[in-house]
Amino acid sequence: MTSNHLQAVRVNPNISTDCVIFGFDFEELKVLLIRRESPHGPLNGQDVHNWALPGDLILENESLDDAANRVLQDLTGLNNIYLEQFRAFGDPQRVSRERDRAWLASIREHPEARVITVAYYSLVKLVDFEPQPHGFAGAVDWIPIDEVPQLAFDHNDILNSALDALKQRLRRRPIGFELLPPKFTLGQLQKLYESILRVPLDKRNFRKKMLKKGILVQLDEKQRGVPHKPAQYYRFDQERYGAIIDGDFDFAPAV
Amino acid sequence: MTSNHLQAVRVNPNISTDCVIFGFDFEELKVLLIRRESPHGPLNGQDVHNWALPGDLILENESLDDAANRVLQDLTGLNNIYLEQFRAFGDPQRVSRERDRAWLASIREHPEARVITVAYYSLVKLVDFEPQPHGFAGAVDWIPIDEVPQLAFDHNDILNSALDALKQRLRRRPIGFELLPPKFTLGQLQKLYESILRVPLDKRNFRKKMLKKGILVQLDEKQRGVPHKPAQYYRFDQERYGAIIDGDFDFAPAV
DNA sequence: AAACTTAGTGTATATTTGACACTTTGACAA
DNA sequence: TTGTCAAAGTGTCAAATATACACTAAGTTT
Repeated sequence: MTSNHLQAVRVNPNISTDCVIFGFDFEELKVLLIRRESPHGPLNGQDVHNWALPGDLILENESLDDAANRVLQDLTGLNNIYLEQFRAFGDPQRVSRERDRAWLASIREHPEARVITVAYYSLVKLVDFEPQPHGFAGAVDWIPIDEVPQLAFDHNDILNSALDALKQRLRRRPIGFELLPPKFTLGQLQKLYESILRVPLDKRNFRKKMLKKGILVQLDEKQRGVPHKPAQYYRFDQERYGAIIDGDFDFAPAV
Repeated sequence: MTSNHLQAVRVNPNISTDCVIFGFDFEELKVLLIRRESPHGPLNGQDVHNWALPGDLILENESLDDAANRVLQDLTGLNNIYLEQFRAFGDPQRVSRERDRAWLASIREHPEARVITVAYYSLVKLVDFEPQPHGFAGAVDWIPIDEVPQLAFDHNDILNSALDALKQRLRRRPIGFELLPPKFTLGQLQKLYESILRVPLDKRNFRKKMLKKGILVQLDEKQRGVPHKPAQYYRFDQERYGAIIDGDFDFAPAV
């Protein structure tokens, strides 16, 4: 009973992390989901209910941040992503609904253990990541947030909470340049804001506001091959961005 | 090894909650700390290092929110406080510094266990609460935030993080009327804002802004016995407050 | 009665917000 | 080659908000 510290690589049966990875392809906002699968193949029956956020138990010797990154990589292949913790979920019943039990029984040493989870979110440029299923993830896919099915455990709650957190962040900080491609148009940037905040924004006001921040640099390049007037490309100005990031960016949407 | 679900009241050795309770007495901002003590009396030696946030392990069958409330009550007697979760702390070494070990050894069944903590904060009208030490709390005290000593574990980090969270919240929402006495003056309210945001505010602009929100109601009563012009008392208008709370309150300080 | 302390009040200027419509550019189809 | 389509790009005005700023009022104390 006192063997808690014996092994270096040992899972903690009571603590997990879950990752809500938002992806944006300049069309719509999507979220990265996995289809869970037991070691013996797909779960029988209602496959439709077997989508989940990528997440798993933490190891005894790793930090929560490290755990989130490791789990994400182990299940989807994505790595080197900045993950931001936003909340812990700890309802005592959160992993004991009937439909989740079979799966836990097939992969966990202590399937009946109480598990709290620490949730993280991130926003990535979707095009960069071709997720590959690993581990108990039978499939990995980008799902438009409007088409997310019922998920495992309390993962729908976690997803909604993550959306709120992302909105909050977008209002206070410019989306980190790490999260956008090296060049992008103002129209694309506006679409990103619109799909996260879920409000239409006025084009002229949006541009005025963004350009005044002084964190965008106009490039010498324009879009090519688009069937309409090609847009100017911009990039983030890393230095100015750094100067602004701790202040209040305060993007209040001008509808 | 599979006895995880046997007992109804059983602590989970890996998960704790910590509470950062801010109190305001219209003079300055304080935080509620306990002095930890082993069952055999005060810890020997450096009492000065034995202040901590109230916190303890959760029970297997209680939610995180319930745990935070229970722990707070068990250690300080405070109950019925709205606690807001703001972050989990999970550094693998966070409870294994030398100076923390003796104490853990004296109170925990598994003193060497990895512990992550889920942290909560709240702001209360200090005058309402006469905290009483219970359990392993040898003393409970309101300490001005500028005079907080080195605390146990990573509690200084947690406190700083809570201060940030409180600031953030104050900028977006009016401080809940639950947290203020039934009547207060605008000067007192301004002091509250100033001590949380840590900036001086312009009196006229502050009043203009607050009154325009329409959530304050002027009472028929004035201060009495103060050695200067007595101030008007106000109260919160609960209905209007409810209407505003989900929107953006957006208090940007007018310095 | 004088001194002290905080309450309470208004205006002018600068900045920000938000509403709003037409022209430009290139690709593609007829 | 010409026309059509789709998104890019651009400016102004009015309203609301933010900010700076200084004196009088009302009680208590000495």
